[in-house]
Amino acid sequence: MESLKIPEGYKITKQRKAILEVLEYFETPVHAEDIFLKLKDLGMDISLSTIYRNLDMLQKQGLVVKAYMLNEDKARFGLSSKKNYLVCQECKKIVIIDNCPFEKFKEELIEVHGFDILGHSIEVYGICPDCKNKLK
Amino acid sequence: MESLKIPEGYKITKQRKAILEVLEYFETPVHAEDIFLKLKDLGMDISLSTIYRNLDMLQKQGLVVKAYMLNEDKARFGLSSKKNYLVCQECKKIVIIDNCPFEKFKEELIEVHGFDILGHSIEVYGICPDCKNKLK
DNA sequence: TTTCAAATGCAAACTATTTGCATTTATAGA
DNA sequence: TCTATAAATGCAAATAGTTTGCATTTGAAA
Repeated sequence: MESLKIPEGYKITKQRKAILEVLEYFETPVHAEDIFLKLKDLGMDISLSTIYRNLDMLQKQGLVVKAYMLNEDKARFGLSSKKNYLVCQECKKIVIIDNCPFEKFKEELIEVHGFDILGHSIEVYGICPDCKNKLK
Repeated sequence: MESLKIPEGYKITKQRKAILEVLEYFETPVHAEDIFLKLKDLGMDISLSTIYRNLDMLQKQGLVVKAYMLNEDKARFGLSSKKNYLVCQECKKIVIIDNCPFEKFKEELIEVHGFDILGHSIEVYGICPDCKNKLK
C-alpha cells in the first residue's frame, strides 16, 4: 500500500504532509480538532485554519470526504475511499462497512429516477457489541 | 392520511402546529430558515429560536430527523418517515428514494459487526435529469 | 541563490445554533 | 368560566465551529 500523494500543483509542506498522515492513521473520519490534537501530541504545532484550508482543498480534489454524523454538529473528514459507516449511538464508535451493499442498487436507481449517480454515503446507527454488554 | 400529532405532554401552540404543517408541506428536508421564511410568507411571524427548540423536541420524540447533506454546512430537518435521498450536485434538488434498498442488508450487518441496528441514512449524489439536459 | 506565488499563523469575522430571561399562553382544576 | 402555574415564546446575547484578511514565511522554478 502506498502513501497518499499531495495533488499536482500544490506545494509539499510539512503541514500538508502531516494532515494526510493523520488521516491515514485514523481509520474513521475525524473532526478538524482531532487532527489538531493528534499533531500537537506528536509535537507539531499547526494552525487550525491551516487544517481547515487543507481539508477543503483535499475535499475539492476528491481525496477527502466531509460528512456530518447523526447528532453531531461538527464536520468529520476522512479519506474518500472509506465512506460507509456503522455508528454506535452510545459511545460514538465508528466502524467501516467493508462490503458496500449499495452497488447492487445503483442500476435500479438510475432507471427509476434518471439520475447520473456520482457517489453515495451510508450511515447505519445502532449499539455496538461493547455497549450492549455494558448496558446489560 | 392523517395529520401529524404533537407528542403527548407538550402544549398545542400555534407555532408548534405551524412548524409541523410546514414540515408536512415540504417533501424533502429543509433548513430551519426555510421554515421561518415559509411561515413569514404565510403571514406568520415566529422566532427562529422557537423553530430550533421545536425541531429539537420533535427530533428527540422521533418525529423529525436532522441531517447534513454533502457540501452543506447547515442542518436540514424532515419528517422521519422520509430519509433516503437522491441529491443533485448541480441544483441541490433532493428526491426521496421510496423503496429503501437497505432492509435486505440489515441481517448481514448485524451478523458481521454485532451491532443492534436502530436506524440508517442513505444519501446518493449525482446529476438530476434536468441538469443533465442543461449541461448538454 | 534568487524570486515570487502559494502556504501558513494569528486574530478577527462570520454564521448557524443555543441559551438566559422576561413575558405570554395553554390547560388543569376550582 | 376563571385562575394558577408550568410550559412555550421572543428577543438579545452568547456560543462554537469554521472562514477570512493580512502580514510573514516557505517551497520550488528559473
